[in-house]
Amino acid sequence: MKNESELFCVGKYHKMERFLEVCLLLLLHDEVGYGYGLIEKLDYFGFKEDELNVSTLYRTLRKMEQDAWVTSYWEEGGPGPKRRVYMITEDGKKELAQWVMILKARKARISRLIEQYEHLENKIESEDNHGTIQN
Amino acid sequence: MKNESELFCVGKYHKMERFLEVCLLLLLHDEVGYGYGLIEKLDYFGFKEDELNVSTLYRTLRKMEQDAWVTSYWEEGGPGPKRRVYMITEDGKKELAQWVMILKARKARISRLIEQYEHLENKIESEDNHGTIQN
DNA sequence: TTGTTCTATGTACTTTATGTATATAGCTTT
DNA sequence: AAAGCTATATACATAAAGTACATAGAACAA
Repeated sequence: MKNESELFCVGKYHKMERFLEVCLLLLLHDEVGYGYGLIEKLDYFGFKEDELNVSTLYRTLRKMEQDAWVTSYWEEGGPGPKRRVYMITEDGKKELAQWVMILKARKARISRLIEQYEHLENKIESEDNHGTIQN
Repeated sequence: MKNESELFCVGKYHKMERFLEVCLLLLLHDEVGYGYGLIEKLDYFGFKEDELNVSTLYRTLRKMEQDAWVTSYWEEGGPGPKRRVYMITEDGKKELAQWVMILKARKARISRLIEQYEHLENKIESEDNHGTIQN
């Protein structure tokens, strides 16, 4: 059993990054998947070709396997070269649950910033119009 | 004039990070501020003492000055040691506006992920209950 | 008036996450 | 057999952030 500080999403520092990992965990929770195939599915979460490069994806999957959030096996016999197919583990499912909580907090912070910015925009607008006559 | 690829929030890769910079730009848009003083205000955006270390803040402010998003002057005569006071520039205001757009997109992506996760949770729940009798 | 603490700013080193480029290898197609 | 596609993987470089430490003057207390 990990100690408490490690439990909360390994790495202690909840950066905005690592969104890719969370998306992958979610996709693999639904069904097994392999590298190239996952790229297409990631499109749903806003990862366009220009944003996600293949190397990053493969590296991330291998790292996730090292962390035991996923496991893999080789799938042969299908069309084309054999594929390394990934499955989520129980640890991976727990990790995903933690990440979702973090993302909820993150979303709240972003919302607050946007809200403040829009408040500021309105203030500037009304200052600009102060003393002038509208057409 | 910067070229177009640079214009859209210098750095081309809109990582989830750099949230600190955006918060600082927003705070400085409202009124001038100095390092130590800004720390307290950052609390509003969820930066707790354990998350934000002083070094990071000062480094970030200096970097932002290099990028010409803010300018600074020394304020002497007040109580305690002199302070470097930062002001936002017109470039900084433009940068902030761009960042707010990026954060809106980011928020939408996070929302989508959370939504999918909750959908999955419900599915698992109903599978668990399938064929069993509720008390 | 000397030493300690607090405020305030800053630099140096390290780690982590990610971008970029390139390598390999087998299947497919011509 | 050569060229191209699918699929996976590694090596090197950069960027963002964490960690530790350095400086310096003001305030305060002994």
